[in-house]
Amino acid sequence: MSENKNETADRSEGPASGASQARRRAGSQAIDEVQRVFESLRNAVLDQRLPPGLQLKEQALADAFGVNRAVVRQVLSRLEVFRLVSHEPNRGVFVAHPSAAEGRDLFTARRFIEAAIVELAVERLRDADIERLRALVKREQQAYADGDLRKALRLSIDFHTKLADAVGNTVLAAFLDEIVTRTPLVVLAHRKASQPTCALSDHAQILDAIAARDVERAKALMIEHVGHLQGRLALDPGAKRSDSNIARLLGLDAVDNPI
Amino acid sequence: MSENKNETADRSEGPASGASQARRRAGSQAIDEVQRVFESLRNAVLDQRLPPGLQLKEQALADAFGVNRAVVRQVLSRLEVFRLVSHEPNRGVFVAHPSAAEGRDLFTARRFIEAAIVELAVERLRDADIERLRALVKREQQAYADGDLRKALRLSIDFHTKLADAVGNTVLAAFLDEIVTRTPLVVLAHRKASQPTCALSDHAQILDAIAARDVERAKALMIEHVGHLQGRLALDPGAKRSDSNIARLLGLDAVDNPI
DNA sequence: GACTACAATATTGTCAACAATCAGGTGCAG
DNA sequence: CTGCACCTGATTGTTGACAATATTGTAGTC
Repeated sequence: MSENKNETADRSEGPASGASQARRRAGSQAIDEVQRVFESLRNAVLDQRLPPGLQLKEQALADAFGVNRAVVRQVLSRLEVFRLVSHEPNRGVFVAHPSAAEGRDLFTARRFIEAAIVELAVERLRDADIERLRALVKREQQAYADGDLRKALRLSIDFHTKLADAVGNTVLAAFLDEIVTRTPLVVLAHRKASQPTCALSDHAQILDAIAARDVERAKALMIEHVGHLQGRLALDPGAKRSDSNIARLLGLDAVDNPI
Repeated sequence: MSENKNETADRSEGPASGASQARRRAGSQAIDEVQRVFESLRNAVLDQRLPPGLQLKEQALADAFGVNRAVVRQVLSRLEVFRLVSHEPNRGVFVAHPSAAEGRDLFTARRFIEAAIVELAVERLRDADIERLRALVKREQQAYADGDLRKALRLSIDFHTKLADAVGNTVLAAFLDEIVTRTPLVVLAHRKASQPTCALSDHAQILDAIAARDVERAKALMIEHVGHLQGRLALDPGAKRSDSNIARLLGLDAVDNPI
């Protein structure tokens, strides 16, 4: 049911890897192409490789992924539904540049959603589920220890989505997935300084509380954890104006060319 | 180059109260066509005019709405993202037939989301907002009194979405909107008997509790209200199997032709 | 020198024809 | 009568060409 599985090994966007047009004679060749391209772009967002404001040109994407422009068009349409890009008629689609207000809404919603998930987790998770999540947290901490920040960030994200999956409510899992996917764009647009996006691993503690079936503590820890994340961003109402051009370009060349 | 500040985004557009497409931008004729057709179909779902399982053929829709097949295709793609239709490759798209499990997930999620919205409503709503909502409830009760069930149902739905809008969190509002839009399909697929879908108007009481800034009572009432709604459906785990064809067809001819 | 009008280019949006695939029916053989 | 191969009509999927639009560059004028 859930169309997004972050299980897929991060093959990134391998531009020409699509050149291997493995014609599966099973019908609908391009229909899973849409899936593939969508996942690639979603992964790029999650890894913070797509700077807000960047224009995504149809032909360039089509060439890069070795697909038709129609496929790209469909992917962009889906990305727009998830607010990952914004579409300006007759001008093109641009990587979304979420406002501070949108960032605040996102985090506020996230607190509620994560609290709900934790609440269900306490009453539903089996020991096997918890063990699996513990292993995930361990890998995350190892990645931090190894200094592999990108991998650690990704595993940190995976913890939240996997926890949601484990709870078994597809709707809440999908909502959290959407929030989590949109968050990196908020981070890029409103990071306070050169803060690491996710440092301390509160995840282990949260898991402990869930294992101990301590609802209130688990919820409190999770809400605090989300608060930590938000605290590294500048989302205050009167804060710095969203800038229009220069700041965005400054942010742009700080990241290597994504495509 | 290219200043694009996308602050205001339009996503699921609110309840779509009619065809108020006053702004007529020169370009992009068909792009708001997509919007229009999407809203029409979404309204059809909200009014329970689309029986789960019905096939939506591209050419038929194109003819019915007087648009290109490409437009229809884009609309169907968006509907699929919202789980309002299900797409079977090389076969077509069909009005979604949510399983009982999906229905349960939907209602469980809804309880959390509505509770969150109520919680924010208590601390954020101004008197003017509450007055506006009271007027809405009044119209709803009047519709019931007039025996206009369809209108009453629609106003009842509007109460929830408008309350979410008033709270001002775009993310939570969008989530509730998605839930509310998917619910009618669950109702059609799993209605217990010939139950009216929404009878008693707890809405007034909920509003009173919000106006009195009584968070706990407001939340409790809202959760109870959602529980009432769910109670009219047969979503129990071991309940009647989701059937595959016959029940779907039975549900089909019970409703007049949707297009 | 700055501003406007205009041409050139690049990009998006639209459309219809073509190909691939599936559902249903027909006829033949057993 | 039943089962299987095949044919036929209908529907979806794909592609490329064409039109509409915005952006950039250039020249001309005040």
